[in-house]
Amino acid sequence: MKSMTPLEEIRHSAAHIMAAAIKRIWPDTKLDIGPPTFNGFYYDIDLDHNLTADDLINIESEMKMIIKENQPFVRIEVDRQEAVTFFKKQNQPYKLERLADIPENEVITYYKNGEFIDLCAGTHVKYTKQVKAFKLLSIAGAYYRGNENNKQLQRIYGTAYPTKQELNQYLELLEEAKKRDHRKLGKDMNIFHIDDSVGQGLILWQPNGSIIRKELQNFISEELTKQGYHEVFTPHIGKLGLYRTSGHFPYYQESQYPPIIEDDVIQMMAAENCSCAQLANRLKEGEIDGYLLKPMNCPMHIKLFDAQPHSYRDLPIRFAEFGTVYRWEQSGELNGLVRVRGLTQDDGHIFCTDNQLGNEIKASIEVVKVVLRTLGILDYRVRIGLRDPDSTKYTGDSVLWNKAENNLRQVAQTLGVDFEEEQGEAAFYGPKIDFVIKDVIGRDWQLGTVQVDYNLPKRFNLNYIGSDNKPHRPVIIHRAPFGSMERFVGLLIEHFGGNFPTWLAPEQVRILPINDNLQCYANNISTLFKKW
RNA sequence: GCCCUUGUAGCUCAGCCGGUAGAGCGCGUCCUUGGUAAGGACGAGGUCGGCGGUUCAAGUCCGCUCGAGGGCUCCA
Repeated sequence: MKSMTPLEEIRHSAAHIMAAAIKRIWPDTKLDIGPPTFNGFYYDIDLDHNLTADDLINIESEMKMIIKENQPFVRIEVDRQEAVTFFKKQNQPYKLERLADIPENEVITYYKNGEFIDLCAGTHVKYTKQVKAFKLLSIAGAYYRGNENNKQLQRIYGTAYPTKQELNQYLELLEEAKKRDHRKLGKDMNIFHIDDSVGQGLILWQPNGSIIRKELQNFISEELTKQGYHEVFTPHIGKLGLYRTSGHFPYYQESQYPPIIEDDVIQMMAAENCSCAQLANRLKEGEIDGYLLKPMNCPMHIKLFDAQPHSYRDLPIRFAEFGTVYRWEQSGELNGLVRVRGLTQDDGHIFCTDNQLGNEIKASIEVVKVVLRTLGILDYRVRIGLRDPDSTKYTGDSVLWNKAENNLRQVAQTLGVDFEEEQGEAAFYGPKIDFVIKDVIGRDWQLGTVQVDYNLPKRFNLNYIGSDNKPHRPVIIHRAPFGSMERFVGLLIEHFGGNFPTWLAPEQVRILPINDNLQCYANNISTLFKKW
């Protein structure tokens, strides 16, 4: 059993006290789990009564009672069968399921404070009075075991600190963070606008935001020219067939805007009294065609590559584009600039040979590091996203996947950066290295990314002619140092708290005439600055 | 999409137990002023997110709906 840090113990104990308080108020509450978190704690409960903010006040005062009672936390080892009987009698189905998860050879323990007994591995503070400073913060829905097919439980978030002073400091920090929120600053500084009548998650860039974005684009374009990229432009829509080949349609249909269907086809289907279900089916089967707002740029770049035959002497070929893509994100997930439905990637695709792969990955990662260093973003983590072996959402065979994953790992090891590997974080066509940073309230966001892809070259049957005069399959690297312009600018606003370095600042100079007689002179100076 | 919260002038907000809207900042005009969030006078600006219901009467109560915030799920 691994024990908790003193702070975790306080928070976890606070969670137990909260559960005990809730049981006092609603005795038939069914409990799930209540762990400490990075910023506090939560407890998931199943309760017929829908909790409201007012309930939190009541729960808090009951918690204060329990703390005042200064109950000891007592660890009790218990026989498995005994525990089963107990939780059955208590009508705690979630505890029974959690109990069943505990391996046979492990000791089962209760923790008891006052009348409240919880299945728990510990650890806790000694007495409830040691929880000196806590606050309940919010109520949220949370699916049991994080699976959306399961029942949604009610989760209460709270936080706790060793002292009142530290708690207040944290609460003030939250207030301060709100002031740096890119949605607030973005509005105050006229950086962007989201308009209901245009659509959720669709960004309108104000002139000030456009300056920032353009400066960033110029900056990265210079870097890419140095590295031998060719800039290209491709359209916003493409035929469904293209995305059938890539695998986007119909397999990722739920995260795309629906297809655009030609008017002739709509008329024809209407004449046949065709139902929506039939329409969907005929689209899926490819009996009728249409267009898709592009969810990714890669198929277009692949077609550019494939427009001519290539010799191994031509490789690597590097295409770059500020390509705008559209994705149907769930409405509850949209968030200012950082999670949107239309985003512009500083996208690029490198077509290279297996031998060139290592150097190209390295160079791609270097660009990401240059970007972060230039902007003073030093607090980031590096994540290697691997496929989830249990999931079916990935394309291609595991031999190619293993090859790609090994390649990425090897390069990462030569970079001198700390990285962690996470399963299930890969793209559907290949593994990736992501650069992840936090926003003002501590949420992780992926920015720059470098992805290795053996699968799309196969799906699109790409070839180059090798020195042996035979066709060979190239590898594709997908990479985006900023990730998306929207998200990057959003996090940049928070990173700088709105105080942009001069080269990015929308307003670099302001001329203040001290009286109206100097208006004309001020105008002249202003014109001079603009020319400059 | 689901849970909780929330929606009054450009912004921040007030508006009691239902009786047909208010402040500060901002904006406009004029006056004043050698200045760094200046002062004064006057003024414009709101079908209280939308639709429906209850009521003699709805910003206020109820239902539905749309948007936003915090989570959960998702994020090729």
